[in-house]
Amino acid sequence: MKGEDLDKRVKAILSAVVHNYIATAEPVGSRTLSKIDEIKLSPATIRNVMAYLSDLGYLEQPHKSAGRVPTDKAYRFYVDSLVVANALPGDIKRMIDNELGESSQGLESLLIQTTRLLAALTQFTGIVAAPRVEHSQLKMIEFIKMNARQIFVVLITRSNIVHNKVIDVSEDFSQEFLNSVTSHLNSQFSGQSLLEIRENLMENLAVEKARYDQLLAQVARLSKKAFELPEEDSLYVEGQSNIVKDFHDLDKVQRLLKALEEKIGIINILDQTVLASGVQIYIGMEIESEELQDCALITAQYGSENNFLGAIGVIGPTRMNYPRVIPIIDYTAKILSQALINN
Amino acid sequence: MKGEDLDKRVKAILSAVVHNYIATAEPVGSRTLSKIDEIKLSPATIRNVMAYLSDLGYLEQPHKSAGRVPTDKAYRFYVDSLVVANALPGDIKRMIDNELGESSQGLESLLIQTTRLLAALTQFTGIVAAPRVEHSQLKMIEFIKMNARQIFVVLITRSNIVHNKVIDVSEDFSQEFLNSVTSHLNSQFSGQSLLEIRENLMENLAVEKARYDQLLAQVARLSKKAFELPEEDSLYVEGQSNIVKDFHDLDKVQRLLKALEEKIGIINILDQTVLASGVQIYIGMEIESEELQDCALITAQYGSENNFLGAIGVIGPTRMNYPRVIPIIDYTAKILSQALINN
DNA sequence: TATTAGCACTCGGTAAGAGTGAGTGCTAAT
DNA sequence: ATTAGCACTCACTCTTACCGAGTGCTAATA
Repeated sequence: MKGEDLDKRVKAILSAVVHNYIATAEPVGSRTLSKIDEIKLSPATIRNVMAYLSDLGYLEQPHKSAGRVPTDKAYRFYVDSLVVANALPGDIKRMIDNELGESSQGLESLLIQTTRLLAALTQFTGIVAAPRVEHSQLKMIEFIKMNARQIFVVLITRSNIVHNKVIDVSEDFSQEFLNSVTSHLNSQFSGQSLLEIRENLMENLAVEKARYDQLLAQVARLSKKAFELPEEDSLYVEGQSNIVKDFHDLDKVQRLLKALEEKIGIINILDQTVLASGVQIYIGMEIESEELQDCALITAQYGSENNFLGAIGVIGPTRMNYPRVIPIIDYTAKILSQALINN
Repeated sequence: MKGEDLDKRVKAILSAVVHNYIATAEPVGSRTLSKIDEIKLSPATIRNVMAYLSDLGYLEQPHKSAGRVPTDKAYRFYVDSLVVANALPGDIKRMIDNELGESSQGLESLLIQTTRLLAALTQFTGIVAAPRVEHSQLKMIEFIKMNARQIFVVLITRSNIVHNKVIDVSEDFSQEFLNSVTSHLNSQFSGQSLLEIRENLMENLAVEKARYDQLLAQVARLSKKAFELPEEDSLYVEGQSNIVKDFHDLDKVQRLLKALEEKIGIINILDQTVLASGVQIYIGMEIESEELQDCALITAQYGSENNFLGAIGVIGPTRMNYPRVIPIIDYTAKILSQALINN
């Protein structure tokens, strides 16, 4: 973040290089630029400017006698200087509305559909991080007895997100008894975040360990298990096949696919996004991941104003069409948020 | 299935070609084969045999002056003539036991883990079809009221598979009322397959349409919705990045990734597998899918003896190491089945 | 009669060399 | 400050030549 103050003319040329490279994927030469109407300079002059930009680290040459290619720094400049993103075309808007607006489907299929939609609209790889549950507030919890050893737990949050899982127990509780436990838990913890609840339970468990009788100890353990959430936040990924179109190197393709399979690296980045507001853009080295070099990540949070749940985004090559993609992410996140609220 | 009766020597050579090609991925020439100990023939003789096998459609030449490459037909012969699959090495057995045996996790994460395991062990792409729910028998159903407009439905089958979803209702039912409905449904339908239940409900709905009063009509609709299952069976896919290692053609890689994304084609094949017993092998053109040519699919069903739930498998190139992969699929399916029963 | 040695032929793959053209940096003229 | 001119670079493409693994066929052989 040096923030060099570039001359207006220099900026224009830099932007033109980036713009051209995004469009053609070919190194941009001085001759090509001089033909652009806005730039009324000879190739020689442009060459001087380009040499200057190369010195500052905005441009690179694949080899000595080739045109210039933008560096991550150049893309960063380009993106930052995009005053307004393109307006989203009406038909794309309508597609998003239709896909996500209509039926009240379950959370999971809604998120999968969103991921697919992002991939289809941008022609890059779509990613969606499922809501992080630990900060959401409990609305109600319910136990359903499956058999003598297993209990099905349903957990509904304020934002109507449902989580469920099966827990194992050593005691054979009756459904009536379970009901009394849940009504107790509901009255005690409703409104608190799951994280808080877990901490409270842990405290109780520690403090009152000795005091409780056998049964109550069991109940405490049961409750604790019920609020133990899997830390593996889930990530939906769709449209991996699009990677092949943008990276012609088999090795690169494999590394990218692998990174997408591992998920954890990407989840970490998206976790940042959930806390930031609006559309976030990560370019090349800004993504702290060996494998995701040459990639850009455009993300946005979803949820309601005061309660952000997760993040959506796309991964593509750094030379993606930012003005086209940004509004798609932006709008999709908005509509997804709405769909979740209405849900 | 002509089932030509090949001479013993011819069979030996055919097997040797396939074996060699699987190992090296290079077209196999007569000289190479003559060096193999078991075959005590000169290159010239082998050439005659190979010409014969080419006529019968077992071998192909990439170009006139190259060695021979097995066709799908040759792989089919090779696989059929594998009397015993390799015994599964103890350490791999243990890996599978450890991964799937241990903790009682939820169904979904168990299946995902299985898919990953298959991909990791075989180094191909792992696929797992989730249990098909419509034929499984109901153990119990439960309604949980989320709010005035939504009800959370939990459906537990005999095999302890849990399905759940949110349904929308226009009436604001009380939880007590919902409880009475579920106890009615449970007593009436417990033990029947979900498909049967749905049909019964539809009949009732049609026949007694006029008779019921307003509230009962509502209940009927509610029940019907509860048993309306999403027909989109889910398919887990992991290890797509392995595709890149086996197919060096970018175009091919993209088509394969696309096919894996679409899922439906693969689900259809796995559906067949669920009904067949033991390990199934589909080679090249035997898979009715344009994109999956040059691929082989090795699958096995999982579930209990009389109640098969779904199928697992791997997708790789036709020139995969069948003797190594087959026992992995076989054993993994067994352990997964056990894990589900113990569950 | 089945097998093999010998031989001409095929053809993909690699390497070397030449020519092309888009592009550069530098210098001197405008 | 800008630009025209010029020598230079270097990836790419095309051509040519050659190598070698492999084939099919024929005639000799066990």
